[in-house]
Amino acid sequence: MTINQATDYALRAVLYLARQPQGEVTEAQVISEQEVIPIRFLLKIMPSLIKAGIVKSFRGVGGGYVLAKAPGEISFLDVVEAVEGPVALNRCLIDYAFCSKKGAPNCQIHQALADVQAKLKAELQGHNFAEFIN
Amino acid sequence: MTINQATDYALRAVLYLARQPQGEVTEAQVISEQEVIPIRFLLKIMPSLIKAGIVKSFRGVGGGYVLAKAPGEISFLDVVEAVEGPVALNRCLIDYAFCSKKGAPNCQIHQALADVQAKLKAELQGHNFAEFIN
DNA sequence: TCTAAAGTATACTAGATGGGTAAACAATAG
DNA sequence: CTATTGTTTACCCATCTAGTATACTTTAGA
Repeated sequence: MTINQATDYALRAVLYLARQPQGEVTEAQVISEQEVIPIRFLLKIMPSLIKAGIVKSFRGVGGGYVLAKAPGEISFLDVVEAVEGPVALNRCLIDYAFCSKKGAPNCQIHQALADVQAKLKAELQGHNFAEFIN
Repeated sequence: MTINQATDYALRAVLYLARQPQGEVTEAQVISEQEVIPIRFLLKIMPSLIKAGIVKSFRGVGGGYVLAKAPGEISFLDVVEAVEGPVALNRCLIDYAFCSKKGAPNCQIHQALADVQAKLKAELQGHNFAEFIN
């Protein structure tokens, strides 16, 4: 039921970038030190944020990362799903094949969990990174 | 971010018991067959529901399980926490010691996750097993 | 054009968790 | 007493977690 460590680090990395002057490129080393994230691990996580369109990167001397959108347009859900894939409270909610009852006609547990999951996603979507800036 | 298989089975087992005539003892074998749960695994999960006061058991000939409370008094949260322990979106929300920043003064990620977690728990508590009966 | 400084890709690993099985035990109805 | 039912403990293997290592690519600037 918990987000993993990589996601926790990703949220902190995005928040750190959101706090920098707009357009300023920050290198991995700095994020790593400020947010206390093992640099190798951080460097492995960043590409998933890039693929999701949350950050942009620049290579070579003077390279680093910048947000690809305004902080207000990046939700917690965006970051969580970028790192972990789709939020699913139960494997069945991704594919009935995972269910030992094969989603037997209207499994009511399934329906209730789908409801809770929708609320959870809405909550995660309700938090964006603008809310943390001054 | 997902509940585990044991919890899924537990929810189905409790639902099955909730649908039986009040006070009727159902043996593990029957729950296992009807809900398509490996019996050995089910037998291992049930004690956690007993410790949580959700079901009662009877040993020996004619033994089995019964709900220990009315279905309306058992929430999804009760079952989830009985099997998995406290719901926590992030390890830091259980203990700051897990945080690489040691919960550095008012980590805002922490605060936002705590908010989402509270909403999630409320949603899980909002579903009980009476809603599925007739 | 060379080089040092950045990020990228891929592979590896120790330990924990997940999902289950097995075996020996304890209680109880008849 | 015995067959039937749940309990406890131990074990197992595959996958995931969190992280490290190595080799590579890109690029600014001397």
